Amino acid sequence: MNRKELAGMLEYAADLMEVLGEGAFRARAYRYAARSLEQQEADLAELAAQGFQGVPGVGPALAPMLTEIVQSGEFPYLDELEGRVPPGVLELFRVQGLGPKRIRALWENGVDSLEVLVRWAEAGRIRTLPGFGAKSEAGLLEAARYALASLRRVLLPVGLEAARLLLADFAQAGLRAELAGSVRRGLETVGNLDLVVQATPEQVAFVLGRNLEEVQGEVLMGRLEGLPLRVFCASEQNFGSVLFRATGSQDWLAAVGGPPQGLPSEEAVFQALGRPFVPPFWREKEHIGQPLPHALLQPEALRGLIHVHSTYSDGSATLRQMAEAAVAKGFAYMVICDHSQSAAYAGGLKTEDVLRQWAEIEALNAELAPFRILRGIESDILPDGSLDYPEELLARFEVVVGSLHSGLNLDKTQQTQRLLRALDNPYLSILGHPSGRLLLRRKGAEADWEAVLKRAEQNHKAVEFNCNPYRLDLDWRYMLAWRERLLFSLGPDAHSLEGLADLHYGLLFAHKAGLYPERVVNTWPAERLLELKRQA
DNA sequence: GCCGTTTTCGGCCCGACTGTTTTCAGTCG
Repeated sequence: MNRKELAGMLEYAADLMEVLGEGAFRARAYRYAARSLEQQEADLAELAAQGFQGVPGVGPALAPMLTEIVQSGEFPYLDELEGRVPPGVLELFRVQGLGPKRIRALWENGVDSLEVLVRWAEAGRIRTLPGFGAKSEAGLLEAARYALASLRRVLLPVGLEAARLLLADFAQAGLRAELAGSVRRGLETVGNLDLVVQATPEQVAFVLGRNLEEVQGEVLMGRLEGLPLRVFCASEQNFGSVLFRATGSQDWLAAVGGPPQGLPSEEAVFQALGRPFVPPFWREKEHIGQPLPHALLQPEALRGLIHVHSTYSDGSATLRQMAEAAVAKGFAYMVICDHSQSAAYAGGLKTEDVLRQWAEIEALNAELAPFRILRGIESDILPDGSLDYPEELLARFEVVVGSLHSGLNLDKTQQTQRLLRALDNPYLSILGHPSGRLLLRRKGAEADWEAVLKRAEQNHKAVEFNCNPYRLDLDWRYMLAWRERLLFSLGPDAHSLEGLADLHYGLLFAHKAGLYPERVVNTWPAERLLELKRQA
C-alpha cells in the first residue's frame, strides 16, 4: 500500500458516509486527511512509523486507525460502510451534476444504478421526484449515458500499472511477455489489457491464477482490476506475428493487409509486408496514410517547462522547489502559471499576490541564473472571452496561458465566440487545455473546433497539450490533423513535484500526434516564447 | 473527525451557477 492508495480508501469512505447521509463533517475531515496524505513527501511506511504525527488533518481518531490499516491491510469501518450501500449507487458518483445529496434522494426513490437512472430518465420518471425537474432530467440523462459508456474503461496510467504488474509476474515465472493492444499503442483510455506471452496455455493459466476466467485455444481471458484481460500464447517462432495482430488497431491492421503468419519478430513481419517498421503508437485508424514526422520529439529537446503551479495557488510545492526540480531535470527555463483571481477555489492570485510572486521570481532568477523563471499565469477565460486581470497587469506577464475552468456547458455558438475572443486577445500566449475535458468524468466544452484552431493559427497562438492523464487535452486527433499549421505547448500542469512526471505523457502523445519538434514551443529558447503574446 | 493564542465546543475553502424554488440547496471548480 502507498500513500495514494490509502488516500483513495479515505475518499471512498467519505463518499459512502455522504451518500448514507451521516457524518457529513466527518466525511469532510476524511477528505481533508486524504488530500493531506497525498501531499506528504515521506512515504507511507515512514509516516506510519511516526504515527502520522505532523500530518495535517490526521488527529487522535484517524492516526491509530490509519496505522492499523497500514499494518494489517484491514479497514473494518470501510467494510461496514460498504456493506450498507449497493455498488450501483456508488456508480452514480460518476455522473456529472450528481453529488451525495441527490444520489441519496435518487436511491431512496429506487434509483440504485446508472442503468436504472438512464431508464427512468428516458421514461420521464426522474422529473416526478421531489427536487428534480425536466431540465435536471435531461442533463442527468446525457451525463448518465456518458458515465455508463466510460464505466468499463480506465485511464492509460491505470492500464499501464496493471500491465506492469502482470508483466512482472510473467518475468518472475521466467516467461517472455510483451504488452499489446491499446495499452501498448498508448490510447488515452483503455478498455482491456492485452498481452502476448511466449508459453503454453497451461503455463499462462498457472501465472494468472484466480484472474483466469476462460480459455479459448491459445487465448486466455480473465479480469484484472475490473478490466477484461486477454493473454495470447505464442511460440518463439511466431511471437512477432501474434504480437503484431494483438497490438492492433483493428482498422490499421485491415489497412496494411493480412499479417504474415509464423514470424518471430515484428521487424520480420514488416519486412515480409514490404513496409518500414511502424511503432505501436502510430497504428490507429487516424494514422492510415499519414507519414511519421522526419524526427520525433526527444525529451532532451525540451528546453522549457511550461505551465506548473506552486503554493502561491493550489500547488503543493513552493516556487523554489519547482524551480530547483526544473534545474535538476535540465530545463533552461520554467514558466510558472498559477491560477488567476477568479479561481478562488484554487487560491487564485490577486494582484498583490502576483506582485509578491514576481519579487520572489526576481530573487530566484538572480540566484539560479542562467536558469530563468518566466512570469506566467494561468488566467481563467471569463464567460465573455476576456482574461482575468486588467490590461495593465496582463501586459506585464511574460507568458499568459488562458484556460476555461467554468461555464463549460455554454452552448456551442457562445463557447466558440468566447474562445475566439480569447484568442484575439493580444496578451494571450497559449490556449490551455482547450476543451476542459476530464477523461471518463466529463466531456468538456462544445465548440466549433475547426474555427477555434484556425484562429489560433492565424493569430500565432500556441495550443496546449495538457499532459495531465485526466486531461490529455487538446485531443491528439486534433493535434495530428493540425500538426502542420499550429504551434503546440506541452504543459504538465503540475501541482506537485510528482506531477512533473506527467510530461512523459506529453512526449508520448506528441509522438502519437506526429508533432514536428520545431512546432513545439517548449523546444524554443525563452526569449522566443515571449513573442507569442506580442504577435496578435 | 479535526482544529483552535476565539482554551474546548462550534465551526468547518469560497464564490458562482443552476434549477428548483418562492428564498435557497446542491454541485462544481
